[in-house]
Amino acid sequence: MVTIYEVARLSGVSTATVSRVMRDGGGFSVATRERVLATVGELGWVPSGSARGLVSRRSGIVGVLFPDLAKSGEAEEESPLYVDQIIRGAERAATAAGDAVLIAATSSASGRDLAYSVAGKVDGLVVLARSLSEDDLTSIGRSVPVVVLADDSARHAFDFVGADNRSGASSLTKHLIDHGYREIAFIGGPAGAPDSVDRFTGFAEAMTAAGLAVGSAPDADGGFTETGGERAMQAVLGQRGPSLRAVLLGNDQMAIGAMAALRSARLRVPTDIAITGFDDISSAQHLRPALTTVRQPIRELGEQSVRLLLERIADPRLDTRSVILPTEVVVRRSCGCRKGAPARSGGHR
Amino acid sequence: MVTIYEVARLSGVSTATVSRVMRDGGGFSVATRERVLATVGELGWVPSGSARGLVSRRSGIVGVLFPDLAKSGEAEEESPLYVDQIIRGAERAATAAGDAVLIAATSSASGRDLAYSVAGKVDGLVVLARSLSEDDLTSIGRSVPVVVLADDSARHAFDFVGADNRSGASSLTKHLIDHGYREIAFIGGPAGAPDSVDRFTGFAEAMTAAGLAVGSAPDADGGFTETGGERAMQAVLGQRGPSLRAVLLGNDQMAIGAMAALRSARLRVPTDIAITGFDDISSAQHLRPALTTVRQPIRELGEQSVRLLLERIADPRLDTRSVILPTEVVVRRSCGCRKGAPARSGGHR
DNA sequence: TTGTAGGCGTTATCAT
DNA sequence: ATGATAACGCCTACAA
Repeated sequence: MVTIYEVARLSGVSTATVSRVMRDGGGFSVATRERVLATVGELGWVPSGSARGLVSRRSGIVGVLFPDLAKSGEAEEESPLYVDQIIRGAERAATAAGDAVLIAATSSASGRDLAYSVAGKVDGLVVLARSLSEDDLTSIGRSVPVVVLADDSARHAFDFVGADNRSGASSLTKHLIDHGYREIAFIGGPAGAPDSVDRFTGFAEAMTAAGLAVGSAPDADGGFTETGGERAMQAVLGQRGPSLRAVLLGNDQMAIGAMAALRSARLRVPTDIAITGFDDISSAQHLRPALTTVRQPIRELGEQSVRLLLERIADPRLDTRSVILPTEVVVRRSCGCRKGAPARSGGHR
Repeated sequence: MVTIYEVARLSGVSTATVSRVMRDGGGFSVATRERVLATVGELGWVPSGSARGLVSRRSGIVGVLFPDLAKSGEAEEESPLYVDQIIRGAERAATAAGDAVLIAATSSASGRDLAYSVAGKVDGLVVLARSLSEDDLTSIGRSVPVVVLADDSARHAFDFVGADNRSGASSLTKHLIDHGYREIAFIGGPAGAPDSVDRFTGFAEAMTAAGLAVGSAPDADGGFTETGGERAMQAVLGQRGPSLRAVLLGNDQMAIGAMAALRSARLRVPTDIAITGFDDISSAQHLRPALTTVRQPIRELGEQSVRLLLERIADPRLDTRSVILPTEVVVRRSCGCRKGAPARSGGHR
């Protein structure tokens, strides 16, 4: 393996000079520069990130920790698109700042070790909801700057970034109520998911505000997956009977599953039952009927997280901050709106 | 910042012992272990990855370099889903081996520097097609193990992983010919994309084999994007006139755009014109008509790349290898098949 | 403009 | 079972 010493020797200069040239710090003649760069090229030398990181105390890497939601084996994944978008956003913000992004999925199995190993390699960590136990989160938070994404329970202790789920769900529910629907069900995601909780809260708020009855919990848990949504829809159909007029699904994937269940049950969307989702994944507009949903700026969630993180790394004594990004109801056909109707309700909040 | 020295001091042992405990290397009493682990917990100490990497000559990180295909500003991205899946696959394989994944998008602007910086931080690199110039690729390839993904032009010099684009496109074309279509057009991706080239080759092969005329290049370039596909479709409609019976699009996103263009032109799919895509993104099955396409195992592409990479890192003197993953035609409705027809043609090759 | 030398936080070797 | 101590490859005062 080639090192700075060899480059220095072959160029007839000291390692200090090589270092200066590489970092473009100035303090060397043009001729020297040429010579050094030439040997670097010949040797194909790349400075060791580890050595650099050791002396500079900065790896130039930010980490993103997300939950590994692929169940054992072949089963479908919970929300691939969501995490992917977060990662893309993070990558973008990091690159803009000259940093790289390290990603790691924490399954409960390997989770702990991996998380600590990652923590040692990065300058800071963006931690998605449900990727770490509370204990591990606080523990890791003591050794490296952490921004928590979408888990507002950790909001007091860390910088926090999230979408306005509550208000998005509430606006959407209001829209359905305006349609004249009274019997409305809510199918949530997995029990532990903060996103799901917030969306249900928004739903319940709007229902209560309209004087309609709501339970204290979602009608069913669809696990945020397509098949989960399908099963949950069937269950809810059984429970609530034929008076049911509309169903809010906690995300778009479950809505896709729900529409399949309805098709099997020979129920028409939206004529017999209106269906809505959450996220606005790209498939949503291609479904028939096209899916009414709530768009959340997932990519920006990732970007903001890294930005906050970078700022905290630069100045660890900052007050902890929370950033809540707005959501937006996207009206299509599955809620019962017709072609003539406005394509989209205004933003809110 | 807390270091191993402090942990050692507070535990009343030497740094060597702390190190042994952390790496679980044995050679310490249970009591010592307890004591060290306790202080580690109190201090919230995490060993420095840089220091470890420096001495072990292994960062425990593999890098993935992909092209930044977001055009300047707001424009749509070329193939987000493809890259995302690759990354997921890479993450999975790396985690299985106890490594982490570093990702970086190389835009032509920041590209060079970023790539070299990344190369210094990782044990090896998976490089997607079109993320690096040929020169940079060879240069970087000299300082760190490289696996090239989907760019078969670099196949002789590096380990290579790709999908069998040619054969997938050829099978699909054959299927269209079996439908009885004679006038078939091909809309490709951006000029530089190896995937696009290979798919066109497969198309041309099948056409020629059936005694049908083909040009030496795709009928149009849709840039792999939805709007690009829409525009290209309009153009081809103008060029080829009303006798055109089928169009192969180089990927699913362009096919979505093409279907929009056809709708505007009051042409019915597949009655007036049959449409096919490539990739089998999740939207494909939700389109109306559902899209006939070719599935390529994108996730596995990422997994295989990392696996090959890790093997090469373990033994740099291995012969260079190529892995070609099979593709599979997925028959739905947009090609003209009816409900009764078999849902899927057999795999091939 | 250039060189010398100490130190960054770990691990590994060699003693004890 | 445990401790000194010398690397690891680079950067950065400090000198010259």
